[in-house]
Amino acid sequence: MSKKITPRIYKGTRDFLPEQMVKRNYVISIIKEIFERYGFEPLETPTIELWETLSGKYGEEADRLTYRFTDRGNREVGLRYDLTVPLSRVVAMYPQIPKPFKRYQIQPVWRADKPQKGRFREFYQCDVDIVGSPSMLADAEIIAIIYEVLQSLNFRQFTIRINHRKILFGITEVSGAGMEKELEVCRAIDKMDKIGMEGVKEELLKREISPEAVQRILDILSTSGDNATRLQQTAAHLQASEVGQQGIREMQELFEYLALYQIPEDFVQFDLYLSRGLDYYTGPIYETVVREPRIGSITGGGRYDNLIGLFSGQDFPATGTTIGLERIITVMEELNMFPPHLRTPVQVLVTVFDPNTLPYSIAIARELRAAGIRTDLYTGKSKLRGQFGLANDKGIPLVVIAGPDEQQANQVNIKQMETGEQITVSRENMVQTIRQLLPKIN
RNA sequence: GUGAGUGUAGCUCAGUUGGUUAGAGCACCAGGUUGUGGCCCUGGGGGUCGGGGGUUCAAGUCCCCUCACUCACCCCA
Repeated sequence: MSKKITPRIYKGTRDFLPEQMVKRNYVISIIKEIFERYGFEPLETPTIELWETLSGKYGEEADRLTYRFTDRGNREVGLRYDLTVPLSRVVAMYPQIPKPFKRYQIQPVWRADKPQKGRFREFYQCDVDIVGSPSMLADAEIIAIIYEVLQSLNFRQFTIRINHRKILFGITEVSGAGMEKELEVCRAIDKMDKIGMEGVKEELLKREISPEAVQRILDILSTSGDNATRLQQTAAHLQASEVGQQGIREMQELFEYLALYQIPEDFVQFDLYLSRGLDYYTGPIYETVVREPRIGSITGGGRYDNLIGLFSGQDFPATGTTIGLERIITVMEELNMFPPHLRTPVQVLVTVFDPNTLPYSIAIARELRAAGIRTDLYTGKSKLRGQFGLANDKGIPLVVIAGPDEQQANQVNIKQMETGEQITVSRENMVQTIRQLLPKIN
């Protein structure tokens, strides 16, 4: 043997051991089922994209965080930073795809970020997008799906914050801050929940926006009441902005749809302080936050009507969201939201008593597998004691003992690991008995 | 990219003003138990004290450098 190297893993990446994979798969299966139930179709795209596909789509900050290198033929390539840009490329490359195109995509993305709590360099995103519909109905579908996914995962305390890029644009416009300052204005007011109204004021002044404009912005931001009321208050301030008014009309339409979807208002909030960093958003933007634990947003998205045009020469209206799998899992772990016993897919361990009874054990395992029961046949060297230990460590709920006595009588002994109860049944009744036991355990 | 903190067994950590052979719990392995896991008892394996240099009769402990990790900022899922 050569000298061993210390096993290490690249910063910000993780191995998912079986027990974690079982939990991840549980979450993914629920998300996927809902995506399909809402009429979305699956898509996957390559890990590596040409650099020209990725660059300049997200904004300066994101460009810096995109993994970039050259291949052996000196071609400039990169790892995908999100799933939205690859989708846009696909839509432009395959014009025959019928529109509106509703696709979902669950794949890892890479960001050359410094990792911290709930933040990784390689992580999964679950995206749903609708391409080819300019209607607020499409945005409503997206928000409805966010609501349904989180409800199904047993989230009960969350807020889907909704704002509109055109309204933010309008605020900058009527404030007199100067349109070149728009991004800075957004960035400052985005910090509201962190630094408060006074902090936002300071931020704005620091960015060389005139005190009069700052005051006007702060006036517009201070709204109160339910979503419709606050939307009206905002509308009153934006009379002078054509774009701002358009944003208001779209938001009103969106909230009308959300009412028809019967999404309770406690979960959806018109929030002027939401801005979102990516450059490509053009219409409604949304993200979901949870109060506990403090982890940032667990979903994020919005409308991007001009992005696909960068690839196709023809604009396609599009909207969609990312559901942040990693953060959802982090929250579910911290709040203990996973069902108990979610440890292994294996339902039954068939023990092997000794070489003489091995054929009997194999026959039993084959029979269980044929019946669709997830069955592990012990392949190690340990005696019964060790085999029970294995079932215990893995959390396998049932153990089938097929020793000489059982073989003699053409029976098996079934042990429920949690209670320790054991019963002997004939081979004909084995599958049926196990089928009855399993639901009680899981 | 900016700032702060932490590095001792696989994991969580203890280790006195610097003082002999560096400990505990959990985990792991074996036995107690040749047809039964968890609980219990006994035993065992496992450490370049992150790495390098310095001070000292003596360094896990003090100093310097370096690396790694963690947290926060920025930004984001």
